[in-house]
Amino acid sequence: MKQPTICPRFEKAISLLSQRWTALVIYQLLSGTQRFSEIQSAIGISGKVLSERLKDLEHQDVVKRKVIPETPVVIEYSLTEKGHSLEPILREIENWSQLWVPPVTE
Amino acid sequence: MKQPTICPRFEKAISLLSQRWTALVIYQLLSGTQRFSEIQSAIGISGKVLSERLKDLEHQDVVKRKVIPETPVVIEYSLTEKGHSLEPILREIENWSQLWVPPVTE
DNA sequence: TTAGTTAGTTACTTTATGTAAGTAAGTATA
DNA sequence: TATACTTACTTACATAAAGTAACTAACTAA
Repeated sequence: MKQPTICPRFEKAISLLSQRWTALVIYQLLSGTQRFSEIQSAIGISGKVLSERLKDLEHQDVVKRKVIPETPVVIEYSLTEKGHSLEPILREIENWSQLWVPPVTE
Repeated sequence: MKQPTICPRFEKAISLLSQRWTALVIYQLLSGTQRFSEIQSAIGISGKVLSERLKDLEHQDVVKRKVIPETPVVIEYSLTEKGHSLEPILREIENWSQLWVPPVTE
């Protein structure tokens, strides 16, 4: 069964944002350029999957990768213009979460 | 590695929305009450996963389920108030997709 | 020579999803 | 009476995605 009646551009956007970890990676980069290991420890993603996601996002022109040949090598990840354009969506989610997700009591 | 520094309520919201199919199911229900098979054919999801998602969403008070004892039985799914409160997020995504996702040429 | 750094990759396991067939409860048809 | 048809699922099995932990390249420092 494969006959969706939903707008394909919307679907594409959803398939980007609803891939596991992708939204969190972008959200994390909203606060500025970050390195591989920073993103990794901030959101608790495995190196394997983070590596995959960053490659995807680079290919989709959402994320920029910059190699700094220090020692040891440093790689900086940041958002492109397209990446930044996702901010309003993430802010809406942030806002919604404050209104509708019960605070965690631990 | 599990030491995220991201707001747990935001993370919860993301984990809801970035679960595969969930956003599409909610989006589909934004246009009104629908039956199992309508949702299924509109977004191209398998019966198995749709059934799982609708149960989850019911438990999270995002979706309402109403049994109509006709013959054969009809089950109507619709959004709760919490479900409707997600509309701005989905509209942002919709809007973004029109601006940033290239039109499909087929 | 051994240890330490960052940004990954590899092999293997567990979980999630897809596919297709089957089920319950009822009506209609032959 | 038996067979077929409906909706809304569930089940069994196969494939794809994600988690875990160990490993690598290239270089420095001890």
